[in-house]
Amino acid sequence: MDQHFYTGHSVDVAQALLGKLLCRKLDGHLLTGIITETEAYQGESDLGCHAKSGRTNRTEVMYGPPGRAYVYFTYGMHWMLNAVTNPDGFPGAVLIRAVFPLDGITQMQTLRKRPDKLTPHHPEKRWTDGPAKLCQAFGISGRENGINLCAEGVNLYITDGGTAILPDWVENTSRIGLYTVHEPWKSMPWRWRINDLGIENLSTGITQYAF
DNA sequence: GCGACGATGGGCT
DNA sequence: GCCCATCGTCGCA
Repeated sequence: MDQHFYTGHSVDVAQALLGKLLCRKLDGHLLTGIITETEAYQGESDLGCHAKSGRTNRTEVMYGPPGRAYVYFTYGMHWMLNAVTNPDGFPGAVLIRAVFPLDGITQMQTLRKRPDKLTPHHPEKRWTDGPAKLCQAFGISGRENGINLCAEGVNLYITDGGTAILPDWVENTSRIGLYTVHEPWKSMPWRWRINDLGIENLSTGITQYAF
């Protein structure tokens, strides 16, 4: 997607990202997954957003141009991937919370910290169904913070993979994990995810539309 | 300096 | 459902 795609309000970009294809070039392999869950974080007034603390070393990327990757570290061990939104100078981002794995699944298995624990117990779609899981599976860490998702030749980017998402498949809820955030931000319905019916349809691979 | 805590995940009860 | 690993960041001395 081009930079214009990311220039809007996080709430709009978060919904637009559902069904898009997260792509990663790693060691000569192409890893891809359909984005199935997102959350919007918008501005300094949003007390769930890291930008509530203003411009700091950590939040700097969120204040920069849209279409950059904001990758941060949390819980002492996990990385999270966001796409920066809004015009240059206004902070906001969309957290990529889950993808449906498509290509490079064996590489994803290797990249997960405990690949031995993944098979045959867990179906592949469970390997990338959390924000920290997908960063592991796609080899994303602090090195990717700030990279331009829209630039030519980058090894991390998002495309329109041609996957159609029906309105019936989209669930809208409040954001996850904001335990100590005050209202109304704690309950702001800024999370979107593709439900089980939608995932089932993605699994059949017949949701592709013609360009 | 220091303490609290986190946009989580995995294991166990 | 509960517990906790593990450390960067922030707020408040």
